[in-house]
Amino acid sequence: MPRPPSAMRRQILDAALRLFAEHGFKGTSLHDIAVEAHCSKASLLYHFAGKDAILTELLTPPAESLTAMSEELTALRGEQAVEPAVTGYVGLAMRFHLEVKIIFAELPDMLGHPVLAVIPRAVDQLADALAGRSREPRARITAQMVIGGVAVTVAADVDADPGTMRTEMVQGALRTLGRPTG
Amino acid sequence: MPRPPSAMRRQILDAALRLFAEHGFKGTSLHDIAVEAHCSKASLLYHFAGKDAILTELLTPPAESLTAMSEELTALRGEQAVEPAVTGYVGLAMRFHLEVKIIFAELPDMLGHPVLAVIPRAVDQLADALAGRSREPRARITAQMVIGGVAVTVAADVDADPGTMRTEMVQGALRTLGRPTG
DNA sequence: ACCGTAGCTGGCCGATCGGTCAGTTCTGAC
DNA sequence: GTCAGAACTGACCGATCGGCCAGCTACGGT
Repeated sequence: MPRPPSAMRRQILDAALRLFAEHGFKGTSLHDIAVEAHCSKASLLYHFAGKDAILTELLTPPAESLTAMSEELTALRGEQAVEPAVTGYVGLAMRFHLEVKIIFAELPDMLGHPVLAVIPRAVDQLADALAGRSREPRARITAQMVIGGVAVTVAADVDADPGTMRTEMVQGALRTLGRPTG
Repeated sequence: MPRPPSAMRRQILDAALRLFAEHGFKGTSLHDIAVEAHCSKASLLYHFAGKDAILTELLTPPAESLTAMSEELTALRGEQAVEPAVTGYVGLAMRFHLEVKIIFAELPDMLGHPVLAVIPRAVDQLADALAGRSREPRARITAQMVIGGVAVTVAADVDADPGTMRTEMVQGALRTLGRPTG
């Protein structure tokens, strides 16, 4: 339930995004966010129902995008799904790379978080598409490697321009899946 | 400095390893460990200097193994280093998969932890070997993908027998690096 | 001039955490 | 039996955390 936007609200979200990505959710206190956002701790709780609500609002967009993408992929059959899955996933991971970092920084808790409850199913569908609808262990394992490899690479602070990163991750992923680019 | 072993000591370490892997370091309290290990919280602190000491003792073996492996890799030149790096890293990740899970569950903090201070350098050397000593962005990015992909795959609870996982991860990693197996 | 309300704050609360300590129980050496 | 020390524990402490509340300030409508 986002309230009408305000300058301070955006400021808080920006500060929280930076701090969560750097120190994790549990590793960031409301005090830390307040200092970074140049306001009081009580002001945070005026704009947001609680610490968790801040996280929820930050992670809702990537969660919804992931769900939407994985739903679209279900329309594609067999190996036709592989390339769209790779490019779509890489794009998503790059667009929300800070959010990915937050999720990966505290995976166990995040997967238990309501707003991310959709992730296991979405990731399953994504893995299914990456595996070209194959149920063989080999395909499932390589799909998992691609999902993890892209996420970690995006979360790590690699000094390379976004264009190169995107291209190389897409090609690398396709190689991993055994579908080298001509 | 590990004291002489005792039954309770091992019991505590086992309990802590399970709980840290499942809920993360910060997500596990001394109380939780005490319950799991069937002893009092005070007893934990009799056997260990503190919560951190438990973590240190759990992560020292994998840290030392990683350091040793990356040191050995420095002796290999150019592309000769790639395959040993892959098989070595996959083996290490599988052997210490619970510890990998702990580290990845709270990456930011863990990298700041003294016992894991060796990791950035070791990972750098590993990436260097995986990249076949190349400094091109493409090679560095794919190396990063392999490191992340293997770690995440190993940390995730994939239902596949260890032999298959090892084989497929090694082959998948080699494909990612553009070195398909015959 | 008055008022309602949105925005914001300092101060406080209960819960939980890691850690300490005095004291008890167990056990093997003599 | 006695005693020393290892093993273990319940009770407690200070710090930190997320969250709550009474109240202050600024401002637009009437």
